[in-house]
Amino acid sequence: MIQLAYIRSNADEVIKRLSLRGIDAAETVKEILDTDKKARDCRSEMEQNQARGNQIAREIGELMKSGKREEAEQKKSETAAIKERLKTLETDVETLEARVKELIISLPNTPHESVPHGKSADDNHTVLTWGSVPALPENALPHWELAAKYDIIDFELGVKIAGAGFPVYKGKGAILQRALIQFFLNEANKAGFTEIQPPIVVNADSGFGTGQLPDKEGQMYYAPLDDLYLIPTAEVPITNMYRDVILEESALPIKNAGYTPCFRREAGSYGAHVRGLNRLHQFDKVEIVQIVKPENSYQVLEDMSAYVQGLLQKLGLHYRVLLLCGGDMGFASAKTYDMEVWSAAQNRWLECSSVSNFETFQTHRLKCRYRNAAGKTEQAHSLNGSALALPRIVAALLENNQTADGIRVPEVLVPYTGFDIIA
RNA sequence: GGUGAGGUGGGUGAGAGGCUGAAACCACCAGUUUGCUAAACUGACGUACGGGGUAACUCGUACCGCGGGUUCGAAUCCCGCCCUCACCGCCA
Repeated sequence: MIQLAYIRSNADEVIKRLSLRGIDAAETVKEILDTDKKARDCRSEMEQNQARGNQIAREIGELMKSGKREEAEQKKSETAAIKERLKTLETDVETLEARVKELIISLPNTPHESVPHGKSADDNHTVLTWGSVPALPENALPHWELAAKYDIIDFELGVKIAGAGFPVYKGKGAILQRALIQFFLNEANKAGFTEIQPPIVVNADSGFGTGQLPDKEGQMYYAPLDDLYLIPTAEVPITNMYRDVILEESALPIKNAGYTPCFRREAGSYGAHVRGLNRLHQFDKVEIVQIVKPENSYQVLEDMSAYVQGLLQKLGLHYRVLLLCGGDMGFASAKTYDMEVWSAAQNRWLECSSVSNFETFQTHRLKCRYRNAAGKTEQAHSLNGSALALPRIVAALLENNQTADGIRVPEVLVPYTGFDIIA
């Protein structure tokens, strides 16, 4: 969330930045400032009354000790009015401050100045394109047909067991999944990320910390009996490891990577492009997370983007990098790059990674700070990125690498799969 | 699921209505001493919000798991909830 103190002294800047998302926040910001002013006045009066009450209580204590019971009794009556007044003030402060918080929480993160203005995916900037469109044999098939042809992914079986969007991977299909996970984790290790195996359910506090709650309430699977949410991404449990902590400066940057299955209800999404692996309720993903010093976060964003691109290059996949416009960015992000792989049989780009700098948006919610050289606590910056999400990578691999003899496995994966062709 | 114990500052742990934002010890930081290191000694050392000051700092308030209650006054008493640990049961 945006810091209240920041809004107070940079209201116009906040409005200007949010306009990059196509949002007019002028009214909300005005209400925040007005309500905050009232809340502070109220709190000030409340605290003065509390101070007075504390003082009288202390005096009574002294009187009691020196045996002046009568004077003490007299003092007691003085507190009645204060207590009465306090009751009202406390309720007012609570109401006003809750309103301020509610309003602030409703605001998405302010985009970085380099984020292009825009409303939708059409306004995203293509930063670069790598590789070229692969030449496919005649009668090339989309991945869902390849999956059936080689009996490596069974979508219907998944429907029977759980429902649409829960595919069953079989044989070499399952091995390919495992190989990719292992490959991604090993690469992350080599790049200095510490591997984490987090819980794949989280409590509501964690959901709030990374911004899924209350913004995306309906998008997570929820187990009411235990009040737990199935994670939509490893970002949630991993980033929440740093909730309510004050880190030592020497601990930064923190670099974590973790594999988890991810669960998404995808409520409300629909459309033609959801066949096969394009959109699932359960999928596998290796996520990378960093907690860094503020002055480094934009360099780290570039580094993480380069790292993810390195993976795609090793897999030999034709991809492009998009700089998302304000309107297409996630709620919590200040700047996001999306990586899209080319799906040769579908003739379209598929998003397979999203790398974001959240600046202090998450760390404020998380109360994740670090102690700087001067011994002052300072808000850390958090970033994360998919490195990578499997389904669309698999879709692209199957489609782009199909040959008359079968599906060619990228060289870097062969040590992990133990086979070089799916036939 | 049952029974019992317990949640206090970075850690261990005292406190059992006012003298406690909190003893003591450890860790961390600064300084003194010392060929270096270590040891010893001295000092500083929680967080958040609000007010004042360029600032070092200072004043006020809140916080001893969370939420209520009793009281002039609560870490301390009462009620509810959550969590942790131990043992038993069940079990991958």
